[in-house]
Amino acid sequence: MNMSVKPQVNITPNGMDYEVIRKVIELISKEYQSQPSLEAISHEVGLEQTKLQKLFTRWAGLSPKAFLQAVTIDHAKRLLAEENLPLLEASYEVGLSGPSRLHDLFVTHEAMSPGDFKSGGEALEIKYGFHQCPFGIALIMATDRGMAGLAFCDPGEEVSAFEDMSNRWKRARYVQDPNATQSYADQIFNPEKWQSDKPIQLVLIGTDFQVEVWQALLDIPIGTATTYSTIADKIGRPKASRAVGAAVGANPISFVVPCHRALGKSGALTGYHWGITRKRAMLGWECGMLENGA
DNA sequence: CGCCATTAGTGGG
DNA sequence: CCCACTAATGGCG
Repeated sequence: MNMSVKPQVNITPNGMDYEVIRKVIELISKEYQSQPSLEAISHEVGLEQTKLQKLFTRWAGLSPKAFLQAVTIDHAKRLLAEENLPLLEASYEVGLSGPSRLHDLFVTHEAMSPGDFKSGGEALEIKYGFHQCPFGIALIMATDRGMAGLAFCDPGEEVSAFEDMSNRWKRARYVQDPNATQSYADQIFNPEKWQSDKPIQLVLIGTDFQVEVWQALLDIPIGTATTYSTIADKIGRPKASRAVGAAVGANPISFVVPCHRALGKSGALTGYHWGITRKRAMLGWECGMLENGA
């Protein structure tokens, strides 16, 4: 499909910070069972404890210690327990200033079925770029109608991440153009830039069923989670939880379409295309977004 | 009782 | 045929 891929990762001014944050988030998410101390972590990344403490808190919204808490099984179960509380929705519907849904990423979307996509005749042009972010390297793919894909990988895995993504839309023409995708990266991973008046435009390319599932994912507020079976209920196919799992797994715009907020009924994280560790990290990170909210 | 491992039923791709 | 599910079941502390 793609002959010569020459991945170029942008180096942002904060590149070094990103790298440290990424390492710490990954370390805690991976080793949370052994409760690593701040001392151990700072030794691992070669940064003085107090500096690390400050840097991490600035980026993740909560201290390393709190992050460690947020990443446990108990926390995941608590997210599910909260899903039944009717708290938020009612007030949104009527436009009241209810409990804040500050710090959520706003998106608008349109759907495109694989059929539409094909019948367009000429191949769709997809621009892509690699960008550093707290969860590793983000591969962003966009058409002129909006963002179509977001994948993650670790340094050195850029090519296989690109292949994974580009295999989903084989007929598209791919052009590496980090400048075109940079603004998405800036907005997505910087919560202070999440504003309802500047939503991110998404193009959902999938079957009807998949698009329905992805839309349901978009309804899950940040800092909360739901189960595959709850989503199945919601889209009117109560026995299709397994199929829902497959559709969630096929979500091409990870993180922005928050597939990491879908858990097994037991609270187990069950799976993530880009690694369970990353899923756990995202849930922990989102917990931090709520801290400085309201 | 709680915590696995196994199994059968399941709907969509 | 494959699967990022789940409820039911049985074994084992």
